[in-house]
Amino acid sequence: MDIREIARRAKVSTATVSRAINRVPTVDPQLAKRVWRVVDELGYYPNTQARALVLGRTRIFGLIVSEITNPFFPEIVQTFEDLAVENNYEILLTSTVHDPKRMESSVRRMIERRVDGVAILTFGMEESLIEHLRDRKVPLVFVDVGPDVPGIANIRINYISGIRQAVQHLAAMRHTRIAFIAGPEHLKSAGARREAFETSMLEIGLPPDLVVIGDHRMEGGMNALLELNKMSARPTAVMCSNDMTAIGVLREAYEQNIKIPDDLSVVGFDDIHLAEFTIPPLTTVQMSQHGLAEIAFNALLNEVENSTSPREQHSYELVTSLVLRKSTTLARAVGSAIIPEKSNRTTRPRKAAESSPR
Amino acid sequence: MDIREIARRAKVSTATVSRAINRVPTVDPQLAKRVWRVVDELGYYPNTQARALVLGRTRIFGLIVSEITNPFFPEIVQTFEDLAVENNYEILLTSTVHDPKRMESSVRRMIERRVDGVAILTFGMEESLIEHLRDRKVPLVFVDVGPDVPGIANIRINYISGIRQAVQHLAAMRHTRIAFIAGPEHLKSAGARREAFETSMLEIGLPPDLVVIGDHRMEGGMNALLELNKMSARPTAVMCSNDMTAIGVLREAYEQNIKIPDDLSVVGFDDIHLAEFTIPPLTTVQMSQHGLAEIAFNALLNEVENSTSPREQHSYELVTSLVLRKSTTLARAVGSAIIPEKSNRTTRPRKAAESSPR
DNA sequence: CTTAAGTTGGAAAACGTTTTCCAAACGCCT
DNA sequence: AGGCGTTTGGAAAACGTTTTCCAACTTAAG
Repeated sequence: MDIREIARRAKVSTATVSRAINRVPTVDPQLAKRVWRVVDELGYYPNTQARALVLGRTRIFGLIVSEITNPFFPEIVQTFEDLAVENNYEILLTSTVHDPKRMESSVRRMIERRVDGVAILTFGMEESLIEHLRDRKVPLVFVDVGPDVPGIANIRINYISGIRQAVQHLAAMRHTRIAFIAGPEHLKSAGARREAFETSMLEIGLPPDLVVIGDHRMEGGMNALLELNKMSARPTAVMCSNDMTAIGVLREAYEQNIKIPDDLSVVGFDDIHLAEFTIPPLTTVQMSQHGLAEIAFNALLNEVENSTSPREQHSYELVTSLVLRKSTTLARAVGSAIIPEKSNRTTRPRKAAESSPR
Repeated sequence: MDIREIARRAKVSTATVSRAINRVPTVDPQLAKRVWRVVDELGYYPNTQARALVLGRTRIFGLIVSEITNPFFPEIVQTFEDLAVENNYEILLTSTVHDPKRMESSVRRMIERRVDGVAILTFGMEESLIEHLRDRKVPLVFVDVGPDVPGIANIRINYISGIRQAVQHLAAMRHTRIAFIAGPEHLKSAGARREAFETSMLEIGLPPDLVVIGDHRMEGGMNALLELNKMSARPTAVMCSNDMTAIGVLREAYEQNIKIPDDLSVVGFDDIHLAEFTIPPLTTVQMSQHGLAEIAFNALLNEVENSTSPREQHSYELVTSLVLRKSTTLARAVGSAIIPEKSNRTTRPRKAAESSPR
């Protein structure tokens, strides 16, 4: 069913139909009504491909995430979706699963489909791939740590604000041996979190030396706690680079019969929805997924709609802050740190996958 | 950058370029190589809109889910994505969040973008909306309980297989007061689970009378346990309509200081990835999300690619089965069912949202 | 050497829109 | 009534592909 079909039935030209549909004000109200009647009657929907072809705009935004199964992302996707519906856009979602091949194909797909802009929420993407997008003048927005080229919108996360709060909170509870379970090493965002932890610790005169590497997954959290447990001077509190890691810690603590928070205080990072429902409820640093998605979408939208204007702001900042729940408490008297009683374990933790999230 | 630009530079016609790119065998290898060189040099990507316009196929599949933030779905989306990449398709993802308006807009968007097929994983969709899709001959696949019209692929879930196993497992553990926390009432899939529970109970001669309504969310699970707790004859075991509900139960049990599994055995449904990491690890009925997505995608693909063939199979079945973890154990001696000791509670559970998941 | 068959590449139409001209129709002033 | 600006609607070009013809060339057979 064509626009021509509509034109024929309404006894006008296709130009008029197009104008009526797009609500151009100069068209005679009588005629417009006639057109709309036919449109509704036949259930006609304009072909967006044809429209995109002539307009040079697809009304599609690309969204590249690193791993849709990481509970951090669905919230973002949902908000992005909401905004898309509101503004008549579609989303082209790709998930890189940390695979260079998938990153490449993601970018290729974005270009092939001629998206109007791309939000990139994955890291370790080859510089050359990004160059590909830039060559084509596709508006880009990076979350967290994109390349620092002018002309690319960048949403910076203020990690220090929330992490400092967390560390101070722990210190106020008289913890002195505070460990950190980092994310995968190649991941810039994980690096930034770790740095924020280190500076926060130094600020209050504590040595940030208890650091083990996780993978931003539950599996990594489990293994990390095992490692922490082997240390001679065991920590009385542990900060995790993200909530999934913290959930892993909680889980392994249960196996080891380590009581949280009495034997060990734990704090997470991200404040995913789930964090409210862990056992015990997780004290964590909040980084609003909703806010993040909103900023990203609007940055893109702004770039597309008023690309004439001298693109004022190209750097946004999202602050983080501590939310207190029940996984932290006062440090015990010195010496009585982690004392496993009996083990709950019946199964070994799974080996962490080699590639690693966000 | 055009196909014409390529043609010019390679000193051939656009037809030849098109043929070279699409690997039509009749084109002279020499020429093809020449064309490819230019293509690679300029980084040319065909415009998919234009292609779709002439081909009448977009290579886009629609995927309508009810709520992307429900951990059940991301796994499905990921698998769908994987298959899409493999087959050179894109996914148009929409999330209805149980809102009729969003369902309508989902369908509209699918039609506007001229997707080649739609997988529907949401319920309570107006018959008329589906009719809309059918009118346009868009291949459809329903998961679980679609309308029973011939010509629409339907993936049926065999709930009884897994749920019967679960009930029998519980009974073997000497539980006799087994409760069920159902999903939202308007939801067909939830109804089917409940029915499966009831028949399984009757089969072994137990009355399926301890049923309370949840909402397939953690909040609903928490509230449901509260309700169960008020009963005079408290259950010693509870089955949940999905894992999120079970997680809520675990969480509320923690508040109430009810020991799982000693005071109460709980089993979930879905076997989301998280189920392995709850405290204690959740015994649950598995329904392979991977398998589900795979069947759905292939059904669509099959319909599109060989729509000539007399569409052999239009009904698929996915079986479910029990996976044992640590949230169930032997029933205690009669009379000592749930005995709250002291309460952990500091915060009230949030009021469940009024609309309800999956 | 001529002709028939087979290969290969090009010109142009088609896909379904939007938009730029243009021309017709209309109202208004003198 | 004639001229003039202003609405209003139509014809046609353009967007970037694929594909159908068809013509030109190559090869092989007679």
